[in-house]
Amino acid sequence: MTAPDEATDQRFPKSDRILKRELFRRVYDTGKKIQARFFTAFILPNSQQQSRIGITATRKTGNSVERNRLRRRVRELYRRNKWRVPPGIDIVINVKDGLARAGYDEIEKDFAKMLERSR
RNA sequence: GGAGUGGGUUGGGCGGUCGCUGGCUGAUGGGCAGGUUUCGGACACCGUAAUCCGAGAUUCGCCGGCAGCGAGAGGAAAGUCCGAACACCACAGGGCGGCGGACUGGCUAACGGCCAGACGGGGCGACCCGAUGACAAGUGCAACAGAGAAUAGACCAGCCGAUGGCGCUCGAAUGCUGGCCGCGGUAACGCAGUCUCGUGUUCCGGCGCACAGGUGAUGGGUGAAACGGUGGGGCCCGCUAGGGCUUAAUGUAAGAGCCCACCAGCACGGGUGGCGACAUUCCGUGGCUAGGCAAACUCUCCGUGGUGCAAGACCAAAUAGGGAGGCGUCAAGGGUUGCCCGCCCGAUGCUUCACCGCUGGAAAGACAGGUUGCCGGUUUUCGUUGAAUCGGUGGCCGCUCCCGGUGGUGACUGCGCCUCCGGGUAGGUCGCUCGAGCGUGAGGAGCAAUCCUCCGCCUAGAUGAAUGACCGCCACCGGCUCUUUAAGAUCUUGCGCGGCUCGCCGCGCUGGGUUUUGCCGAGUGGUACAGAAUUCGGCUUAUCGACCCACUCCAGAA
RNA sequence: GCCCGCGUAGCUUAAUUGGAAGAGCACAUCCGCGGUGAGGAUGUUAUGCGCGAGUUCGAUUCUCGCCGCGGGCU
Repeated sequence: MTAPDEATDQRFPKSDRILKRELFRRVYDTGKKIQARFFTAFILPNSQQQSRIGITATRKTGNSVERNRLRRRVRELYRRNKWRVPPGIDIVINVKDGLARAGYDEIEKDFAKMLERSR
């Protein structure tokens, strides 16, 4: 595992995201399900060069302010850890309740562990 | 100083790093089914305005990536409770129905909103609250309590004693019995008279009882609610009935809204004030009637088509299906479909559920059950067996529909491939943000809401949905911990003074402990409610706090 | 974005022209038994009808505003 490089690409354009219901369905139905401490991940290899991510927070997680905050934290997490993610996979993350109270370092460790288990 | 009332403002700040969304500008030439333009071609030939096909150029667009610039959540963005704009659909006109609104005047595009007022209620007050038309059109409702509850009502106590009843009694009439006596008759008996006699009936009068009855402006008590209060009712003539006088004076057994006057309240009419709701310490008339509830039905007046930007407009893939053309292929069958439903199969359905097994399939259509074994209950019997019946559970038989396979029969029709066309789905573009806009700018009208004129400003447009993450410094708040210092309260060691009931009390100084308040510094924690989704105007609800203005009550000082 | 329905005892639910709430299960106590289950009897368990206002003499019921839960359309 290489060390975090400041020059690494940390951008997050729309092509890095899953935006269509059809794509979400495909990942849910045929992807591999991984339970982590703060979220549930679904992973499916795609035919593209880059990887893509989709984030979901259900009504049960809280009101809209709460849901938006969780979505932003997960997005930030992905943006800073893109160098860890192997190219050519689609990830969908469903947020769990504990995420709102967890510190950023904990979540980052959890995300890395999830990637380890996925291969 | 304390307690409150009403209104307004604000919704942490600065900096750094890495990001997101859309806009503008620039450069780049990566992509393009677009536009423009050049050349060539099309139908037998020529020409070409248009059309189609192919090749190239341009950088006019679009997409992707790059750089720079400036922008990016709220007072409630929320709830979706009202009102509109806008869009589509429907629609001759009128009525009924349904739904909604309901004091007055104003504001507004409109409103169930706002402002000013009226009336009612609450608060000592500043102020607050009110769906606030009509129970004098009809229908209905009022538990429990209470005598009585909506054309009211006699339970207890009080009062009355007309009328009926009961008791006593004066008198009269009369029946019977008795006494006395007369006449007729032998007698039985008949007829008649009389009575301080007894007894009964009827009538008249008197007295009493209060059983029925009367009395509600005699009191009690019940309830949310029980129909106002005070005073007066004379004089004269007449036997009575009645008549006369005074503004009016009646009547009864007793009485009574039976009559009159006044007070209060109500209603109506007029005057006055107000645009009006309404007010009125003004005037007149009526004379106790007309209790409450319409967020009960209802009536009156007014308003009202429906759906919502996921509205709607445009572009438009794949697949299936529709239409047109071309090519290929067949004259025997094929395709679609109806009927018989014949045969195969056959249920978990007919008959509660689950599981297993078996079985061509499935559980939407349709249909009907029968028989038998076992268990339990009931009836019959004194009891058992038996019988009948009901329920549960299993077996066997039977029945039913659809799909499938196969057979018969009828109707209609060609089939396969290619190209094009139209509708239309996914998807995309528009709608989409400059508007009933904002301003703690100025002036004017108005008590105000608000309006007018001028000036200035441009302030999110996302769509699995941007406006963020992390760090540093500061600000504010609350509690805790440590620390510097000051003041107060309290406990206590020691010393001094004073008192005296002689071992306690009071005062002062000094030291220590506990605690409260303020201040300096440090650490720690917290900084609400909450996220645009077509756009506005309101309402309602959530909200850690901070600041400002006006006013009220209480206490104190001058 | 829009539109419906429902909140009653610990649980599942009734009741209404407005007059103060029943039932089943559960729970507790008792009877019975050597013990347990089944059965029988008694008790609503300090409930006030999701919350707050209003109308009314009186509200679970009528009206308004909130809160929570469930469902539907596109």
